[in-house]
Amino acid sequence: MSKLKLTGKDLRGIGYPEGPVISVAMTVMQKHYKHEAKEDVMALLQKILAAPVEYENDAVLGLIAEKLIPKKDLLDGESISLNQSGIQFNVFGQEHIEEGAMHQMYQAAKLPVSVAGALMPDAHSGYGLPIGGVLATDNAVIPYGVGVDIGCRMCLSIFDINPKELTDKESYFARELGEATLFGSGAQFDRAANHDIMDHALFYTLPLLKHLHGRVWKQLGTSGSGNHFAEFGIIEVKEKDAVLGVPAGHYVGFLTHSGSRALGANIANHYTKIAISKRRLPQDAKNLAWLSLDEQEGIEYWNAMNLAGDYASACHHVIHDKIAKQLGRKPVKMVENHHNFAWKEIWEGREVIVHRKGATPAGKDVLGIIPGSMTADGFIVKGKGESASVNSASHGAGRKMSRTRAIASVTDKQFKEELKKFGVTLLGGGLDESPFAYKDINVVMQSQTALVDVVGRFTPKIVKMDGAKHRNWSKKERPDIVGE
DNA sequence: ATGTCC
Repeated sequence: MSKLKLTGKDLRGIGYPEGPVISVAMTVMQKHYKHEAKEDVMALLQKILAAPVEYENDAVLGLIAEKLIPKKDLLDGESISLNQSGIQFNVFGQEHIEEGAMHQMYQAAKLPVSVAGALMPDAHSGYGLPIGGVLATDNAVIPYGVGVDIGCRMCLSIFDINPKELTDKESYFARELGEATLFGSGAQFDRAANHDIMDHALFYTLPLLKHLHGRVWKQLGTSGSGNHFAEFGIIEVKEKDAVLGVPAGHYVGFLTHSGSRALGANIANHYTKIAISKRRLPQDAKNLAWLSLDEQEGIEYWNAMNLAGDYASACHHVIHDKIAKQLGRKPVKMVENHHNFAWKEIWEGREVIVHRKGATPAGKDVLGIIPGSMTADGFIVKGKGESASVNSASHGAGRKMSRTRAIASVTDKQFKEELKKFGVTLLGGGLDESPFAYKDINVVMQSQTALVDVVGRFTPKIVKMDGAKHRNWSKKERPDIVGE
């Protein structure tokens, strides 16, 4: 049985317009019509193009049809000016923050919907709101104020196991770590894990999510790429904190950092496009386009974002449950938090939408995790509820070097020596994620003593990240030779 | 961050 081969060129050839419909049509046909003859598929695609409204309610073809039906409200987006002067916002650790991130935050402060904001000491520039940016708005949600990896988060399990076992039985822990999750862009399991989240009604009602359901399911419990990791380390609790509730002592910790994989990325990109077409902002602020929580698309985004957050959480839980089962232990405590998300919160007596894009929630007595790097300690923190930071803290050390610069300026030898110096075993992981690429977490923590208390410390010992394997990459794309 | 339609 020959498999359907359909290209963007084929689609454009029969008159399909440039835009998302091309990829949607390719994905849909290759998934649901893969064994049909190409001429039949092309004829069907032509019919959909000629009369998309007739296919609008088709469970499968409706996905293509809806991209071909012009949406009136998308065609006449309103033009919006930024305010002359923005809201005041506080910057923590300003001396460490690059100019680009400051500029992005100034732009965000001038949005007509902005109420309050803050910049965390690990801030650096991103799309829309800077990474490390916190923005509270009035009844509006900014998809790129949350970020592409919706629900990117930390999860820590604390096991009452003597940390000496980590060094004594390193190969055992390394093997368990290797089997607990999958890394890599596009990584998915052949056999999907089970979790109630996959029964969520939105997967069956929102066209965008319908066609993602299968892939999203197989990605449950995977970790993705970039700065995502899973690691074993030593937890030190100096004295028992009432909220953390863990007695003073040393423990084995299992810490994960990952998000909502393809699900969140698709939701973010879909709704930011809608926001951008509905609200035309000046060029350098255009990625800050928002959706109102009173309009259909805003409500849809809000619900989908919450689903992506729950899914990201489920992914971590699948991984942590596996580890607990493999170790034959129940964690004495789990701590977890989103750091790319938006919440409805009360700020200075007023209901606002708080976007934290690379920022840890730090409301009064709220626990969170701020990781360091693969060799630097991370911290279990307890929020102080500081209004000046809109109840937030940093989400890590922050990058000091771009990926390209890290790859160009750090050698494998230096990298290996650094790992050895700290007694860290690394599985996967590239130069772009080496400790040299990150700011000093201790300096960052010093800049936010007013925001959080440290209630525990995590020292990484066995770290797993996406490998620098360059599987299908062309020479041009291989990061190890970028900058030659 | 994501297998980024060519």
